[in-house]
Formats: sequence, C-alpha cells, structure tokens
Amino acid sequence: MGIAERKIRQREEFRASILEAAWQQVISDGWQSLSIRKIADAIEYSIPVIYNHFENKEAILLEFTKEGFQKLADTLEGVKAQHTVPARQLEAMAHAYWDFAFDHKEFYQLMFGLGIPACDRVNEIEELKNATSIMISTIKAAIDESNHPETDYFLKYHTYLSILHGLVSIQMIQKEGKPDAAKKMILQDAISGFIISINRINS
Amino acid sequence: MGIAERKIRQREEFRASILEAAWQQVISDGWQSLSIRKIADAIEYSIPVIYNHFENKEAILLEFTKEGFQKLADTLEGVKAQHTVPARQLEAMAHAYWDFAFDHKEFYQLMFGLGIPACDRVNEIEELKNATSIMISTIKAAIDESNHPETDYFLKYHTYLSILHGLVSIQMIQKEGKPDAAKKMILQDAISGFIISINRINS
DNA sequence: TTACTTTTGCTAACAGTGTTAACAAAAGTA
DNA sequence: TACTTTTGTTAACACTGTTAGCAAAAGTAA
Repeated sequence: MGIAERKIRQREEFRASILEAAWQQVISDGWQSLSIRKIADAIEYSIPVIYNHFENKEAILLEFTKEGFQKLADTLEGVKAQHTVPARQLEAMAHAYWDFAFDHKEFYQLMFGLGIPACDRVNEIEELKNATSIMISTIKAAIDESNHPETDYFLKYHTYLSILHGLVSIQMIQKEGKPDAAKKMILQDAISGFIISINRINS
Repeated sequence: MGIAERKIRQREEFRASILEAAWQQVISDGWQSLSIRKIADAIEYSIPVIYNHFENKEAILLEFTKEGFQKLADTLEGVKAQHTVPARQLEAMAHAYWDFAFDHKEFYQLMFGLGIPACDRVNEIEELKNATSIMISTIKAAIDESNHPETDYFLKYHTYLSILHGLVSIQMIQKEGKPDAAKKMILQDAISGFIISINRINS
C-alpha cells in the first residue's frame, strides 16, 4: 500500500508550497517583511500548520540561505570550467560572483546578513562624507606620489573601502568574538596588495 | 527670563537621556532588540514621549549611525596625522578602520547594515563549504603557478572573498538599483590587484 | 462496518513589536 | 485668576512570532 509514500509526498509538496509562498513574499517585498501570517494567508491554511514543517521562521530563511550558497557554488563551478589558467578562473569567478549577487539580490542579502534600516538614506549622512573625504584625499596623495598619477582616484577609493569593509564584515559573520590579532594578517595582505596596485599598471 | 532657555536645555537633556537609554540597550543586547518600550521603561516615562523627540525608531538608530561615522572619521584623521607618506597613511588607516569596527561593533553593524538571523549558524551550512572549496582550490592552483608557491592559500582565499564581498555589499548599500556595468571596473581593478599580489612578494 | 489511534488543522490566546488618537495634568502667560 | 500651550498619560490599533488546547479528518485493526 502506497499510503505512507503518498503521505510523505504530500508532506513534501506542502513544505515546498510554504517555501514557494515565502519566496514570493521575499522577492516582492524583501526578506525583512516576510511573515508567517502572510505565508499562511498565501497558502490558505492557518498559521500553526507552518510550524509542522518548519521549526520557526528562521528555519525558513535558513532554507533560502542554503539554496543561495548552492546556487553560488554551481555558478562558480560552471564559470571556472570555462577557463584553464587559474588567474583567469579567479577573474571569471569574481565577475560571476558579482553577477550572482545582483541577479539574486535577495539570496545574497540573506546569505550575508545584509539589509537593514535606512540603507537607502545612508548616502545623505553628512558624517559619512567626512570619513569618505579623509580616505579619498589620502588615496589621491598616494596616486600623486606613484608612477601613474593618471589613476582614477575614485575607483581606487572604492576598491580601498570595499577591501576594508569586506574584510571586516566577513570576519564579523564568521566570528562572534573579538578581533583575533592573527587575522589581521589578512588585512595587511590585502592592503599591501592594494598599495602595490596603485604603483603598478594593472595587467 | 531664562525660561525658554531652560526649556530648550531640558528638552536637550531629555533627548540625550533617550539616546543614552537606547544605547545601553544596544550594547547589552544588540541593536536588533532595541525597542521603544524598553527605552520608555528605562527612562521611566510612558511610550509616546519618545515620539516627541524622535520621529520614529529609525530616527534613533540613524542618530547612532551618524555618531558612528563621525567617530570613524575622527579616528582615521587622528591616525593619518601620525604619518607623512601616503602609503603608510593608507596602511595605518586600514588598521585603524579594522580596530574601529571591532572595538565599536554595534556602531559598525548599524553603519553598514549588518547582523541578521542565523549569522552565528552560517558556518555550519554545508552548501557554504561547497562554494568555499571551489574558490580555495582555484587559489591554490594560482599560487602553485606563481613564483611564490609557499604563499598561504587560506589567507589569500580570505582576501579574495573579502574583496568580492566588500565590493558587492558596498555597492548594494549605495545603490538601490541594478549592477551598473561601469561599476564593474572597480571589481576588475581589485581582482587584478589581487592576482598581481599572488605573483609578487608583499613589501 | 465499527472502534480506536494517529495525524492534521483549526481557533484562540500569549507576549511581544511600532505607532497614534484622545484626553488629563502640569507649566507658562496674560 | 483665567486662559493657552506644552507635556505626559492611558488605551488602543495593527502588526509580529509562537504555542496550547481542541475538533475533525485520515488511517488502522477488529
């Protein structure tokens, strides 16, 4: 008798329909406004049934996080296979990473814990400009002293800030605790590379 | 008569006490669990009085965001002043940036919209390891082909990922919209620098 | 088919959240 | 003292995630 099998199948379908409804919510209004109630509403069931399939709301989001990382892995692998020289592979993967992030923005934000209050208003903060101008002026000075004074300082500023922010936030995601002095080598490494790149023509 | 002045002063003090209470909440439980009700409780006033001084909860958080950026700007400026060569300034500023982020974690998370569900569980995601291993293997291959096969591949992987994530998330914060193809030059620039740094000894 | 067990889904509630309308009390002004 | 403005309160609205308790449906065994 296939009753047990059918039940498992139905359960799986139900679970999938929850995720489907949840995902519709996420892509239409962002994951911050996802709510159990809206999911229940969309699948036309009462609220508690969702808890028969997922421990809590976080478990639903975790599902998407996993899916996102797998999608990213697949993308990277596919792109990597199209090249043979490692340096070209790294380059192609970088572009694929970038494309993935913006083509699947909701996934990416979920995966890396991004997206918060007032993110759209951050550009209007005067204090931000103070910090920005200090960095830019230094970059400018460094470029002026280099062999390539025609370098785009604004581009280099973005690179500089991105490296710093990337290092910090990756570190914050992975470690709950403190700075971890040894990890500062990564910072030193990245900044050294950046400074070198100012004094050299990029290939 | 100094009545008006006193009133303004008292208003200012009240406002400050709200921020003070809010900040205590933030540093003890993280900004995600900050609530108007808890603030009201801490200052021993009813809830609506807070809305006499701040338009909404977001306005309170924005206050801290501003404060954070100003703190960062001051820190960078102070560190910069201790050096004369721009390259050294950039280096020192990078370290100061790092220290700031971890010494004022709550500020930093607020400033860059970090901190979300399941951030501590992200390391246990199997799918993450899939994506990781693809990148690491490529980095390894690139190092093997370089003039410095003794390079720490794990360090380089972190640098690579940090650059990518930094670029993406900075871009996501600043722009609501789409990829912006021209901005991809920043990516190309950063990755080129990274690849160069694999083939060179860091100064 | 009947009697029993398990699964499934429901209503209703608890404990929170941000926000606001309506009103009372205090403070300042004439 | 009478009036106006500011300030603060209670109580509610409209949401959140989550769960206890119960009814109905589905499956099982006689």
